Amino acid sequence: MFTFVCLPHAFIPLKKTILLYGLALAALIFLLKLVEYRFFARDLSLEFYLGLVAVFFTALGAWVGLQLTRKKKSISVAPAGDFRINEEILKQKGISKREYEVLELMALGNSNQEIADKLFVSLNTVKTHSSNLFVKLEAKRRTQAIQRAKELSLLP
Amino acid sequence: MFTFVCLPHAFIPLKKTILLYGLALAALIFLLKLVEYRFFARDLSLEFYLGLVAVFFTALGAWVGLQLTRKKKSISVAPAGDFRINEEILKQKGISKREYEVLELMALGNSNQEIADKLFVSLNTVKTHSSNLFVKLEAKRRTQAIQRAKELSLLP
DNA sequence: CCCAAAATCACCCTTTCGGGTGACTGGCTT
DNA sequence: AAGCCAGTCACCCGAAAGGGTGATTTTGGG
Repeated sequence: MFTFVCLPHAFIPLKKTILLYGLALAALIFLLKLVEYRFFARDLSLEFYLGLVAVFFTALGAWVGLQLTRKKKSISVAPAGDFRINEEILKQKGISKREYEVLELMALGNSNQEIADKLFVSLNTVKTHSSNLFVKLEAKRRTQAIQRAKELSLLP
Repeated sequence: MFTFVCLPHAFIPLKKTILLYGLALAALIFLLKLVEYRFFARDLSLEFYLGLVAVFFTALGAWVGLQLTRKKKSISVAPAGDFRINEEILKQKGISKREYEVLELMALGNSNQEIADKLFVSLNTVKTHSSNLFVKLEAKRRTQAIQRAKELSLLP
């Protein structure tokens, strides 16, 4: 009886995302069922349902989209001009995906707290990542890490 | 009779996006009406509709999300191949020689103390210069000041 | 299934940054 | 001479950054 929405697994490495998506869907269906039993006789039904679903899934889709670009951005080539990040050195230095994301935001002038907010993690986590970065980039300060990263073509 | 979806205008500077969104919605409703007249009697109706709408709007939402993030990316300014400092902006911002020297050393990853040593002045002096720089560059942190300076072609 | 790496978070402590204020000097202008 | 400004320095205080340690959860690969 339940509608099942199948997502392309290739685009979503996170089981968490799938799980959340599923839960959200279930919650929605449940809510709709509730509404259905109370107002089904009325005439606003179909359009009302559709509107609800539309709004909800648009928001959900936007969220998923944002999550995906967030992942992608760190891996893919930066759009600015002809810059291409040196993935060799990235691996050689042992810099992880998450650490690189922190590095990027750092170079844009974000504070640790701002980075934490943008990556949806705690301040302590960002501190840990940045500390690891400083070791891997042989830097003492964030400004030095940024400079070093640019020398190594890790940043534009 | 039509459900109206209201989007937060602050997040969408593009009228084109809104228009496309509206068109898509209209098209969907139209399509549903078509389907409705042909299969309404059958029992798969409601769940089927909801599934359709869900998939469609998830995709649409993801698309909108992607469009929005793409706008952000294109703002970044790529510095030219050979670098030449933009003295116009330097004067326009009212940045003095000494302040610029501090800015340069700052961008190389020096701490305030290191800058003080290299310029043969006291730590407090460097602090004063950097504070003035932050005001003139509209930055809150040194990393932001550096980024800003690069955008303005004050630094390579 | 298990393990290692990655990611997450917490706590404590020190150093560095940054804001605000005030003051003094030397050079240049009016 | 008076005024202005860049440059210099000091002090205080709060916020941010950074170091070190330990712990838990996710995730990916064998």
